[in-house]
Amino acid sequence: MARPSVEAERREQILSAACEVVSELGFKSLRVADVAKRAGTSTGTVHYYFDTKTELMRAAFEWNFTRSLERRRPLLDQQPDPRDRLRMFVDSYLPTDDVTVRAWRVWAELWVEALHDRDLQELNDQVYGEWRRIVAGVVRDGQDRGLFRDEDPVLVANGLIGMIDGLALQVLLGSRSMTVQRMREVCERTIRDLELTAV
Amino acid sequence: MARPSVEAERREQILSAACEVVSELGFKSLRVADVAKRAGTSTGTVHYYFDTKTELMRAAFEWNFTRSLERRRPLLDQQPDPRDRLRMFVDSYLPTDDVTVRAWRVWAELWVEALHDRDLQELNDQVYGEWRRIVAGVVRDGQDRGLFRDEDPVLVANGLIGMIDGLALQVLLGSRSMTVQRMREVCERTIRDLELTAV
Amino acid sequence: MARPSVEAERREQILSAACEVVSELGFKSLRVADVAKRAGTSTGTVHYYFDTKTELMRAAFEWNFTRSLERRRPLLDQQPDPRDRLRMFVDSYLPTDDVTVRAWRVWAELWVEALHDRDLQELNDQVYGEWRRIVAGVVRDGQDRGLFRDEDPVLVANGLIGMIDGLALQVLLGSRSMTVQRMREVCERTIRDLELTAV
Amino acid sequence: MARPSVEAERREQILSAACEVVSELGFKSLRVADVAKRAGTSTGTVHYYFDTKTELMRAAFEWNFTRSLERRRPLLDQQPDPRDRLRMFVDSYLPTDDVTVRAWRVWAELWVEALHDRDLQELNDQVYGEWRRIVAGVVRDGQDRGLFRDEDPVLVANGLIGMIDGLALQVLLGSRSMTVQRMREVCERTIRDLELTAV
DNA sequence: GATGAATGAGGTTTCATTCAT
DNA sequence: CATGAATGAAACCTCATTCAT
Repeated sequence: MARPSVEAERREQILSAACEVVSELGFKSLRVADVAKRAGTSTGTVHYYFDTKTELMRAAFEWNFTRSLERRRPLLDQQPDPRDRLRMFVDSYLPTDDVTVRAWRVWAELWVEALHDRDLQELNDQVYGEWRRIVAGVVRDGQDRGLFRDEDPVLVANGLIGMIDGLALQVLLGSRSMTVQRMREVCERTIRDLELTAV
Repeated sequence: MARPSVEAERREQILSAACEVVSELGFKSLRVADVAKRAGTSTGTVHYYFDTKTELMRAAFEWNFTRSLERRRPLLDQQPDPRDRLRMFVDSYLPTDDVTVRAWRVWAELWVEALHDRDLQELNDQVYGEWRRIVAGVVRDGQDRGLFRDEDPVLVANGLIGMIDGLALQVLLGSRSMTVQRMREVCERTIRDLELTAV
Repeated sequence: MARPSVEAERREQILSAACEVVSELGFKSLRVADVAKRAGTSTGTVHYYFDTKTELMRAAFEWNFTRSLERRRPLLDQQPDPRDRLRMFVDSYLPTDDVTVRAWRVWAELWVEALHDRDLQELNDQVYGEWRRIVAGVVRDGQDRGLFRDEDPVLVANGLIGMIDGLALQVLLGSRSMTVQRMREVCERTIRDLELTAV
Repeated sequence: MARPSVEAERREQILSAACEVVSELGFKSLRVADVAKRAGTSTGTVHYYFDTKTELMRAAFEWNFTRSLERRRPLLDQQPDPRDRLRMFVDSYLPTDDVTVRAWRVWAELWVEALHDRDLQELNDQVYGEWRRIVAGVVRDGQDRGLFRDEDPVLVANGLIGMIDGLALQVLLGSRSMTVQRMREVCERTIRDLELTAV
């Protein structure tokens, strides 16, 4: 008899394990056996849920993104002031805690894998669309309330998101010059730049 | 008779081939045999110059960076006005031509490989130090001449470089929303923001 | 309540499916899951009826033979003239219709599997004994009635059966030179050779 | 530096090993590792010469046929009398010695594999064409010299070859009723049938 | 009786690396 | 200096079989 909940749970177990392993070893070095061990099962079981390693990785990337967004959604809803909302959003992407670092590392692996994989490019594009829409929305909201400078919200969103990606990468790479603290400052400077200082 | 230049030439040939292959297939899929074929030699010869695949890749990454910088140095020296110099520099990183795209792709591969490799992190940090120094220098120069707003040049440089990296990545990924043209606009907006508009 | 007929039916279903799959994919490529799907059940059920794949195949081979013989028995009984009976018998082995082709293909798979399996050799030998007896019987009957030349009926039967096997194989292999039509001619020539032409 | 003879030798070594293993274990059970061990090398080396297992087997089947024909060619040339030539040819196919038995077993594996492989069907057809031509040629020669009955040589050849295949198969299967001795008798009867008994 | 999720042993194939020439 | 044949350690994936439900 089918126990759907069991199957769904097992699937998540494997995807979570896959993300952990990717984050630790990288896509290149990841072996299906590593994921299996981490998930507490066998390679056979992993292949029972995901036909190929490629399919497993695609699902893991998707799962990583979905979880990232789920974690942020409630945060955004709680901030009525667009300035707080923007800061909260940017702040949540600073690679401080383990969960965020792991998500970033998985994301970085996706980027490079996507350079040679049309399907992953599609996934990346969807996700960035979502993010751009969120950030641009916040900016527009702030402008409507007279809190942000009047600039093209899409350009601002693109610039901000790009900056976050690039800086996070350097932080992840353990750069001595680009620490989380520095990253926070750079982002803060950019946001402040956007704000209209009340006279 | 052994001519040292022959060895040096052959080395470059192999490194160039390695970068081409990395750019096309990615680090993960690159085989020593691919590099050998591209360089017009045999795997044996590749291993004659580079003991291991890891060593080969490290050298290739270094070579990729050196060439990148060499290509830009003369450009920078030709622009006396810091505003032009900054624009020129940023412009040269737009992934328009094949050479620049290839360099970016190799660079992206380095990032992700470095996530799990201390030595490559070191290399990355050196290179970013160099870039930060260049950009911050231009900013400082502009400020000294009263052309740029008075902000911490290091913060500005970090923000700009981060943004370029993040945007370039999206362009390389063939994002429908982030094209080279859009990237240029976002960068231009940021630079203009830095400039003091003469009264 | 358990109805024995249900079990028997299910068994036949599985055996029939096994023969179909063997005929299509070959013993080598046959998977228990294929048989299950074809029979409209699960691998679990297949294993409920047959402990191992080997056992399943043995049963399938046996079933294939039994059905072959059952299909022919009534035909033989209807022909009083030994000449007609022989022709009818040979004719029924020409791989024309789908059922006969399928039976032949399963048979061919058995041959090769039996090369490395004593038990299957035993099965093959029983079956050939049966056939030899039938053919030799017809020949003897024909000789008794003065219709066939006086030759050792066993030698004749062996020759004829061997020829049918070898030719059928070539037809099954889609040989351009050995078609069903050609096979029929060769067999006819051999049978005619056996007949005493009335003066 | 390339040593062509070494490569060719190694190739033959592997093909010979492959045929031995196929003959012993069957295509289905053959593992590349078995062939490697038999050839005294590693699986890596086998794959250096043959990209895939399929390719290896195709080459082995071809090699098996070529060798079979080479072994017979000189025998045929030595017999001026068509009757002797036909007997010699048929005799050489009796599965008596190890070499002949091995060749037959490999051949049988080809048949069944070819049932599901268009390329192997092609190979089978070529080979049978060759044999049919040889046998039909001998028959025609015998008829021209007034030694054989006047029947369609192609029909005769097809019948004879089919019979040899079918009988050999039974002998290979260790049939208690069809031994090499019986097979010889059946063939002899058929040949004698073809001869015109001098008055 | 029937199911199908889970297992893990085993096979093919890849590929960095070595070394005799 | 250069080659490329040979190696063998891994890795992915398959699939017969089991067993809890």
